[in-house]
Amino acid sequence: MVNCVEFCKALADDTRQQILGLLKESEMCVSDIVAAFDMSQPTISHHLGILKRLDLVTSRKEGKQVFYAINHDNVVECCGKLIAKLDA
Amino acid sequence: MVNCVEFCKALADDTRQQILGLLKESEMCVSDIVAAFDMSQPTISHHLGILKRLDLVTSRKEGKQVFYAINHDNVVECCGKLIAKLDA
DNA sequence: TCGACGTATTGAAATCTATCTATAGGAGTG
DNA sequence: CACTCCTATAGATAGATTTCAATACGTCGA
Repeated sequence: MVNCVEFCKALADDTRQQILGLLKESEMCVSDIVAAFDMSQPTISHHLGILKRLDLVTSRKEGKQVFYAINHDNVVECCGKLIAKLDA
Repeated sequence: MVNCVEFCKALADDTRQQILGLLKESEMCVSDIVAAFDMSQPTISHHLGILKRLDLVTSRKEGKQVFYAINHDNVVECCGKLIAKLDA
């Protein structure tokens, strides 16, 4: 149910694409994601927020940590909508 | 040969997605594209320039006019690369 | 060659985005 | 309860992006 433009905006940033690339492998908590980048924790949280608002990732709380995982179904659906829009 | 982030940046704008939507139907010259939007000619040229730099559209000059067409092959290839990157 | 037409480029203004530091909030531990 | 750890939010700043008006450039017809 995601707008194609919003989808592309969410992916129009190298850090966010890299985050999704990491989450493709396995779910990760925020501090582990932060450790993978040379960037502050709030910045990573900001990017995660953008991905989450579009349901490209899901999150689950476990104690003090928050684990993020890629939402494969929605990512694939969005890509499909994009192709349909551009290539039908 | 297009970077996935650059590809998404190019699509991260409603006007550019609409332009591609128009060109999906048939090639068009700049003034016809301009007529389809409530936007100045230089602005449309700017967006066409962005799409062209990424080879998402091709252009051909015919007299005074320049016709733009969608580059289906590259669009499809970029979408494929994106899916591969996000969903492999 | 001159003028009109179609398109591209330039320069400026407004808005948006990515990033940081500082800090708030919630969860566990002593 | 006090303290620490993990994550999110707020506020500020620098840089990027979108847009426009003005103008330059190339092409055609008179």
